[in-house]
Amino acid sequence: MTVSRVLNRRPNVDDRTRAIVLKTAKKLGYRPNQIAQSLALNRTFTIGVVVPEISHSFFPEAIRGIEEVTYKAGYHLILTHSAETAERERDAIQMLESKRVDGILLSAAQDVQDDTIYRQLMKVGVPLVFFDRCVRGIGASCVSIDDEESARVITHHIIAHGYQRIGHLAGPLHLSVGRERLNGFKRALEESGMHCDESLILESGFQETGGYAAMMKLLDLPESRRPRAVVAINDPAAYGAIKAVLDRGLSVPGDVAVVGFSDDIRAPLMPVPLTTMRQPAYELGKAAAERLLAVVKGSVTSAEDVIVKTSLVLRSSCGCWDDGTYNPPGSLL
Amino acid sequence: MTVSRVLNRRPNVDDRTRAIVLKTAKKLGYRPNQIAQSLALNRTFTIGVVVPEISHSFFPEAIRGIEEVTYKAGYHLILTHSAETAERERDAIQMLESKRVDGILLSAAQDVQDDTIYRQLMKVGVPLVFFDRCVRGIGASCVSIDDEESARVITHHIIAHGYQRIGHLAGPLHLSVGRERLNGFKRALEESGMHCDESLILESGFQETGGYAAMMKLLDLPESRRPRAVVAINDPAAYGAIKAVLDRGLSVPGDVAVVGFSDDIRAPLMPVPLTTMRQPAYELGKAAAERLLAVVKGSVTSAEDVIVKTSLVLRSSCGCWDDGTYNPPGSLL
DNA sequence: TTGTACGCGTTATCAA
DNA sequence: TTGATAACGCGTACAA
Repeated sequence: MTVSRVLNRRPNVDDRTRAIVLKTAKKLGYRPNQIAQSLALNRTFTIGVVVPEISHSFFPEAIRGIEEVTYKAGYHLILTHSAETAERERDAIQMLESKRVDGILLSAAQDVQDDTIYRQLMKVGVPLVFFDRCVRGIGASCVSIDDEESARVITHHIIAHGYQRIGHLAGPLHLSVGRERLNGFKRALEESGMHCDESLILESGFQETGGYAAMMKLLDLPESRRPRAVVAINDPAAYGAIKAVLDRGLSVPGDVAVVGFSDDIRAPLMPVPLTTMRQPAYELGKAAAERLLAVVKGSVTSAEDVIVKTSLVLRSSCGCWDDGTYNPPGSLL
Repeated sequence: MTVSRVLNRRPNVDDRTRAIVLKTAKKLGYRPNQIAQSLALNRTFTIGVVVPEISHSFFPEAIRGIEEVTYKAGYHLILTHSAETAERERDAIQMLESKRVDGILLSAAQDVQDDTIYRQLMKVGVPLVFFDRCVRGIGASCVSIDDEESARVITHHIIAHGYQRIGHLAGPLHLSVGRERLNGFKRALEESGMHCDESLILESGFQETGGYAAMMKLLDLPESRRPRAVVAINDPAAYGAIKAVLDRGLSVPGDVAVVGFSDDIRAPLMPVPLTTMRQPAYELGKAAAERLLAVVKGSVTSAEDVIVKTSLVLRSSCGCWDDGTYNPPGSLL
């Protein structure tokens, strides 16, 4: 017991005994057993993180932000990877629960269809904060960009340049990110009094291959109905789209302008540098971790959305270098 | 106790009691407490991973490989990030030890100077396997590419194209990766009967900024002594070098040829696509994880190096498209 | 200031 | 097949 007091720097220990304990501990190579601590304290000082795809460039950045915050607060990270499948995500969540993590940061997998697993977590009382890919309405906080507003801004940018027939490579519509960006896209069209041609909206998913396939379909349309510009759900999808356009022997932005979402590391290096909405992954990770730690510590109880600001990064894929200062009316960003 | 037997699928339980237990467990929303399990079993089914820099593209890929193997084996990952500093690496190792992970996979931070911390780990008996950035001679297995041989191969490739005055942007020489690639570089020169000009060998570190600074110094040399080709320690350093050359108004490979090491995601997208030795990060991660699990399970006791094969990826930065089939005498790769 | 008894949730061991 | 008891290593509460 006295040993415990010394190691936890409690005040009421005689300096002499303290010295003896420390010396013997060092001599024996003593290492506190955090497993036993956790069992006694019912806390693990560990945060579980679930990402859909760790090799996505956005997520490593976000994880770094998370790590930065949790490290300083004395917490550790258990990292899991759902490989975009609901099944592995479930596995991960259950393991994290078994390991009694103090909280979970989660970005939903692409093919997640129902939210019962999240609801269970909330019911059991495991602090849960979503980041980037959120599931709303279950009482968990969500840290992300303002997807609808951001999509609205970049679409307005495209519109302002005079493009007609604008298409959208949408994300999975059962995820908020997919729905909200679609909403922002549509709202921009409406606000500009433009017709929204539903045949130019295709679900592409988050990957390059999906973007390629969806863009190919759009290019199969007769030229009069083919989109003159495309807003992609994210950068990888935009890469696929660019590739599709080039593979058809067409040019970006000459024949089809393409814009993305993320500003991932490859965006400026594309054959046609990509115009995109920059999502500050690192800051988003930090904000998510801070939010979760607040919930863990009990200083925050209500669910609340934290919005991280995006910014429009202009490159050549939209063909609008000239109007870089344009902002849609009443932009929040 | 009977409950424990049921949940662990032990055979000697009456089917009737088993059913009752399972039903009640579900009704109560029972979740096994792995913390208590770990305390009792003295195993955590958790592997600690220490990487120097998670946003490096090589490491997320490697982590994915690690995750793939450990996930299937029922192990979890605690991920830590040393931010290339010895201090944070030490912290990470100690925390992992406190958390009683079953083993540690580690890639050494750039500024690690001594290996006492690793030796301690070995002495205490924590299974330890290095990957990519190894520390040898302390009895831990090491999974990496054959750095010396790989550097030799790519240098021979450069030499075969007829370049004279070849420089090297070296990694930290207190890390095996730095020393070995330098050795391979020198050996290729020797084997070709070329003089090794020490003034063309500069330590650049692993980052783009270091590569840029080192290359700038080389470009400050009078043109007659300036290197005609440069072998960089890795791709980011090569990116910096390319940028430096272009910033000086010179061309790659026209004035200076540049080759890298990694084949990271940006390599084909550079203003001058980068010739590089491909390091299969995913496979390397898998191999490292497999090796560690073997050590954990006790089926392997001796330290042994596992070599993952590299391959030469030819792009335009070396100016040698034509001789893609060239291989130095006696190449292992 | 120091030490004792107990509990955290699980498994191993041995007895019923 | 089932159950009782001890043990894992620590912290809390309280007594000495």
